[in-house]
Amino acid sequence: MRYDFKKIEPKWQKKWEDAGIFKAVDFSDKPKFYGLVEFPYPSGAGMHVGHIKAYSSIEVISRKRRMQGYNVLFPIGYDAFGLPTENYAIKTNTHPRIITDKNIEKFSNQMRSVGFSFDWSRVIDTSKDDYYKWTQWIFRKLFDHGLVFRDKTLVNYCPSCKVVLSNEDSQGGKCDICHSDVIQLPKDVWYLKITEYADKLLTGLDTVDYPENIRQQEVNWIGKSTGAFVDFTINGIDEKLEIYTTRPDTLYGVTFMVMAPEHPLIDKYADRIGNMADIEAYRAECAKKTEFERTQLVKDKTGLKIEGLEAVNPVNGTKIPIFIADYVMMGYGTGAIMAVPAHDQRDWEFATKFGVPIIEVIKGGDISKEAYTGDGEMVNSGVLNGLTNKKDSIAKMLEFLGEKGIGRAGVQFKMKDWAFNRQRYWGEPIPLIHCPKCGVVGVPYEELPLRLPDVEDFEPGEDGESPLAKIDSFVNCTCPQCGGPAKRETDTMPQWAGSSWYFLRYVDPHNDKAFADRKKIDYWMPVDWYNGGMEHVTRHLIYSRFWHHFLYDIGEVNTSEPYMKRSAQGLILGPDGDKMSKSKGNVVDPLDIVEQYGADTLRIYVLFMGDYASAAPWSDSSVKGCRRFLERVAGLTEILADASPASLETAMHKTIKKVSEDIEAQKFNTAIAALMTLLNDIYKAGSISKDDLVTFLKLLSPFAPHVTEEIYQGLMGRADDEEITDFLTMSEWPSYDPAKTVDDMIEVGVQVNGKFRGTVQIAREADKDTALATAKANDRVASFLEGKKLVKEIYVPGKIVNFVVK
RNA sequence: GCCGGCGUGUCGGAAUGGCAGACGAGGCAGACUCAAAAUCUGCUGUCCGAGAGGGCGUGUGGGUUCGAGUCCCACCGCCGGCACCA
Repeated sequence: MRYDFKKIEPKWQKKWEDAGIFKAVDFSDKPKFYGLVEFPYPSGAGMHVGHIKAYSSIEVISRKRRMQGYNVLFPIGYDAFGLPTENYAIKTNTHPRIITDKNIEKFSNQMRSVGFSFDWSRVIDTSKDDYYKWTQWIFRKLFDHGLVFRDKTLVNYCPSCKVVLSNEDSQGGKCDICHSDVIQLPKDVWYLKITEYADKLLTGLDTVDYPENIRQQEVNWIGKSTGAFVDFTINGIDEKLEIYTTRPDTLYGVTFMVMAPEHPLIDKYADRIGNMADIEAYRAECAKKTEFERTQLVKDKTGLKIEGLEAVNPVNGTKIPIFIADYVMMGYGTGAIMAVPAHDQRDWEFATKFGVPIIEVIKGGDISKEAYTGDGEMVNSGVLNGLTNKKDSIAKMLEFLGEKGIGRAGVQFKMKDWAFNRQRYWGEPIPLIHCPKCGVVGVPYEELPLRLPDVEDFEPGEDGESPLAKIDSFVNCTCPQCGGPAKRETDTMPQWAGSSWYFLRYVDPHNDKAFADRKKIDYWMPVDWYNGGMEHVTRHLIYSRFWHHFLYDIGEVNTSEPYMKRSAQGLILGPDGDKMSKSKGNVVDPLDIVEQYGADTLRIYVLFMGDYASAAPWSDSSVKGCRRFLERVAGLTEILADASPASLETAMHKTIKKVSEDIEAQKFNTAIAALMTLLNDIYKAGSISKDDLVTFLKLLSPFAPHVTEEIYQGLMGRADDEEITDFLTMSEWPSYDPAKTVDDMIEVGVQVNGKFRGTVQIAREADKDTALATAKANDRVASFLEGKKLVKEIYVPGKIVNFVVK
């Protein structure tokens, strides 16, 4: 058969779509499979080869599942709100709606041309009001349940994008969108209380099938620590200074305390502080630093002693100095610490620099050189003296603190609440109203969606105001509670809002009564397998798990965890081994590959290029190799025979087993390699039967659906204009006979003293004596045994013979 | 510093404790061709050897085992995440 991919790929794409074979059927009796990929942000650049790799895994699984008789939901949509579109809108003075629609059309055509088997009847667009109505609805539910609050604190702010960013959006001190340095500003911000779900997000990880690196990354991000809160007092004032510590057992070693520069007690007692001017100067110095700079200056500790305030250690009444220093953060724990220089390196450095005493409470190190953080016998520690392990001494101290009422066990999380408003136009309006009488009131549910109004000018204000603030007709409203004049919130939701629940909408995308019908949720959810990028592990993945846990708690969904299994594709690097980027000029456009080699070649290549989860550089010549493979597959029709040579039987069964298993384990590269090996075997054997060829095509079909369908329909003698009802794409997945995956005669390696000396052919069921005798009869083996004393003979059936000689 | 992952030919990468380097790419040689491309065939870890054959080989050093790329211990290096987190 001639392999004319330009003709056959669009042909089958159209026939499959016309036949509607990829439509998921609600409530079908078949077992369900919900396969999910991260829907794209429709950027102007179009699809990236990374998208192809990310989607190809679940694409192959979904196609295999259909062939295995599953009712498959494999949907796609567009995560369409976001800054890049808005910035482009400002630059070109075009409405973001127009840009978004154009980009979506481009993505849609591109994804279709690759032949992905999405259910196109369920496409969603997060920027359409029939979708964001429900994003706002969930937000209102969060608000009703006290998980939305407003707070004026130091926030991450990107001066270039002019928006407040969440912690997740400013990892490494860089803006997620434009990569400029993030600064800290005090601002009034809406927060979602994700910290209230920290523990559930952590323990939920034990109930799902995530790869270890993803699990660990989430665990690190949540950052749970267990320890204790202890109340110190301030000498002469009736004031508690609460600290958090993971080592309450070292309380007797506390020789000073440190407060974060922003700690409120400093202002409260400003009149008692002797060196307030110096302190103000130090605070101003700290405020100038970005969070990034502040956490980089690990070596040289800075700080200042607070004159006039003195703390009292509650366990022994010792009076100790209080410092302020920027190595203590206001955002973690209580913003103040007890310093134990003998057993904490940071405190040790600080104490050494500022001449504070260092008291050893755990024996075992040399505290004149550095802090000792290991285990050892407790000394100078009152009730703890003599204890030798950390666990016991912490337990004992907690008991002691409890009795005295000066401390209690507690936990802390690194994860912070989710700063949720953006001072931008192209996002979901936040459905809240500021009423001078009633305070903050939610927009009534029946008034949702709160539509994004048209504006002339998308440019955000210099004063950090959303473009929406300029539209009086939007801003001015009546309070739903008291009916008086009120003002709408003018900020919008962040990029991550729409994607935090989109997988639920696919289940029932056209519902205008609910975000999704509960029966359909019960039928389809949870997602069985979700593939996406590592970059979303501490962003989208954690946000969407949070929303889903919340929806579960209020009874809206059937499970607390949305995704049963998660996997992640490795990056495709440029041919030079660097990350693909426009500036380096090493970007490969997937559509160029479709144009030049065909979609089937592209699909095979992205899965064959290496281990699915690892990064691998693009190689044009390897792409050609995949194309050659498909050409050779098409050539099989030239060597058809009535029956396959007998030598192929085992090879066929082995390959069915290997491909079936490898797909499940995401070892797509070895699955394809097995098909290549079988192809080589077929050509070596010289001919193949029609039935065996169909089996081969079925195995290859999830990877290269177009060429296999074309060959199959040709074998069936179908004409181009004929209506097809038995697509190979929907045919039954081949099964294998385990007994036939092994040859009758097997080749067994023979070792002498663990070194390979030859191989022998023996029957698969041969017993040990036969195997050993056959091995000894081998000339080369015999030459190594000659004149030696046989000490031990080993036969591992079907694997190996080993003679140990002296 | 802590957590996770990984070190295998020229390259991408294969190997439930059992013939290291499957499969693909690249390279070399040959066939076809006026020629090139395409295609097909063979070879392709390394050292010694004319050859048969043999030695050495999976980051380094030890160990367990009849047998280790794979398991254990120590170290070195790379990648990713977290990070003055108390």
